Amino acid sequence: MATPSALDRTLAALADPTRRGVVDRLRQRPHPAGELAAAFDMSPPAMSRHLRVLRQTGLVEERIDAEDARVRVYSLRPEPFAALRGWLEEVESFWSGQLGAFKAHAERTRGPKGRRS
Amino acid sequence: MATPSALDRTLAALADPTRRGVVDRLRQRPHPAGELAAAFDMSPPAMSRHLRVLRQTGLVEERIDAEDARVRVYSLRPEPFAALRGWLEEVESFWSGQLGAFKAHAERTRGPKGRRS
DNA sequence: AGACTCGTTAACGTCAGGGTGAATGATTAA
DNA sequence: TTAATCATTCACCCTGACGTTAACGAGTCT
Repeated sequence: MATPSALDRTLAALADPTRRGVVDRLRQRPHPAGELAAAFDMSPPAMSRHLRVLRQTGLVEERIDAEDARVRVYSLRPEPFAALRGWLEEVESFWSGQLGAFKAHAERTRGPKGRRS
Repeated sequence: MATPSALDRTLAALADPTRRGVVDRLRQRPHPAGELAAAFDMSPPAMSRHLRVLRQTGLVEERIDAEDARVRVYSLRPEPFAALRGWLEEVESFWSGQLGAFKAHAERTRGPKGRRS
């Protein structure tokens, strides 16, 4: 794949436990980069790279702190999450919408012919 | 992290383009393993490992074909997708639910200095 | 029984991803 | 100006994930 889709990059970004932890933490409030590094017991360079990945997929954005221009404050951006949810709902339409899918689900929950362990 | 959360494993599974492609393909109908390997121009062992990852996260399930017991038919399972959507909606509540978050979004879309009315 | 097919596991090579410490750039404080 | 701080990029190591071929187990067919 020469250029992975935006969805691929979003999922790859969120697959890392540290980055997903950062997202969860940013749900509370925006955080400075250093604060995030400390919170995850990680060197500043390591966190900086994670933040770059999140930034490049548009999941977070960086802003310069108003009171101290050395500090970079990170916060969440909605667009990639919405795109991911769009794909997810498309996949889930496999069940909610279709008759054959419902039958497949019924078969699965009750066992195709004989039940297996 | 000793044991990554189910959500981490789901996201990691979906982050791979091949595996996400498999999921997209299974939306149409269940497929035998060999058919999937051929569809993605990949050796059977490689596809087998992808399917194992998807199986271990509960994203797909394997069944023995009724007419030929050598064939393993794979189909989608709803639970992990629902869990992922649950987390996603939680994250998205960052915007839809909160006052401070709304303010943050407003600031972001129209500039930090707030050149409003 | 023996030959053939489907799919898996085993063994191995390769490469990207994530970690560290050192160096750099920008800003603030003395 | 000089020193200290925040965060980045740079250079490097190292584990883990993905791909291959070969070998194996299970099932079908003649």
